[in-house]
Amino acid sequence: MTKKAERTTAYIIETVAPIFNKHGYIGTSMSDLTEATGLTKGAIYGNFENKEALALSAFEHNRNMLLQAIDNALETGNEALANIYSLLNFYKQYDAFTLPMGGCPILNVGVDAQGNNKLLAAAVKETIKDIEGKMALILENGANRNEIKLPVPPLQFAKQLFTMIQGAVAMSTMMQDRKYLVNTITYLEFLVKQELKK
Amino acid sequence: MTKKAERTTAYIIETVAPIFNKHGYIGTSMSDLTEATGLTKGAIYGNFENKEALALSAFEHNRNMLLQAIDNALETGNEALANIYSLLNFYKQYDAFTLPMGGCPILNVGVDAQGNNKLLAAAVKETIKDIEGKMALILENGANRNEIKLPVPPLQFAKQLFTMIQGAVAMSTMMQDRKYLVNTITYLEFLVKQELKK
DNA sequence: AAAATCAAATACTGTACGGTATTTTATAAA
DNA sequence: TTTATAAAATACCGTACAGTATTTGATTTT
Repeated sequence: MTKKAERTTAYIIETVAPIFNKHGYIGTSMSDLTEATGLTKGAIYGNFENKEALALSAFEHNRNMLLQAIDNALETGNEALANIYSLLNFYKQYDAFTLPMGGCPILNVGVDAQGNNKLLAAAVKETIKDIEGKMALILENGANRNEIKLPVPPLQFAKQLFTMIQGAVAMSTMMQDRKYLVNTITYLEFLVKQELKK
Repeated sequence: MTKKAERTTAYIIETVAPIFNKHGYIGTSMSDLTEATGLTKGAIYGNFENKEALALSAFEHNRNMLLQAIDNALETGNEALANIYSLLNFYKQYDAFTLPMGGCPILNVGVDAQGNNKLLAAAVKETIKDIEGKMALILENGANRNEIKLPVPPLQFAKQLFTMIQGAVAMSTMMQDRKYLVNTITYLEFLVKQELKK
């Protein structure tokens, strides 16, 4: 059985992650967290060095959930094009997926941390690189297997595709309107087909 | 000559706007603002009701500068397509344009305020609608003059184009890499041509 | 079950926060 | 140039902040 402290640590992270994600690093106070967890400051500071370390763990938690979902999407079929479509389909419901974690962790933390916390900003940067790499790998393999043609190097295609996806995420977030997500991703499906199909 | 208070109010807004934009509403403290302006809290609270009113004025200031630049871009030529290209060209240097104001006010305030301030979030929403409307108008007029063909209604086209532009803004901000801006906008130039040219 | 260890609660720092009432200083009108 | 008025500085609220030393309580281990 897992030790008590480990379970408490996990419980704190899970409870705290959506709060940090929604209100930002500075916008989240320790008393917000004691209230949400039902624990005291003593308990939290016993499991985390300081607020920054807790915020980083919280982001990493959300990031892991996102990366897992992206991995799942990108591994649905055998063909590269099908996997890219699967990813786009995942992003069509991205608002529902990110709802329990308080919004898109990349966008929220990426923008919030930019002016307030170097550590978190760097963590977001790495996460984006990670996702771009995963997408590029699928594309590269697909090209090697002659399933698709690539108009530009795989990483560049991945970056531009992810940029447009993230634009849809940003707009649907700011406008609180999922149509931005659905309409843009739908158009991206058409675009990807046009660009990649042999 | 303008009254003293008017000049002070304007000076405060100009000085404070980039700070709010960079560090967010909660991330900006009144002492940050007294330090930056060289004024005291008495001076600031004499010209603004409270922190929220000041933050709103600061956002409106940045928004006005942005809307003015967009208007300029969209009114360069006589043809709709040329004006859209002009807008895309403006966004290619958007990082330099937004540097003195502490980053993109739409993205920064839009994401920051989402979880922290309803008033600011609503102001961003209106600004986006405003920009989309301006773009849609250019497109509609161009279509009416038979300069371009529109695959979808003008407002829908505008929304999707702005979504992709804003994606480039978000990614270049988070990655601190203007290549996202340049590469994506360059691709959008090609896309727009393909979609709109008769 | 007793002793030793670990986890969490309590109570408390000092500081920084947004905001305000009052005083001082600068500006403009007479 | 005196007088009225407007603007900014000062000094001060009460509260909330992140963080900590200590005490209490709960688990393990022997």
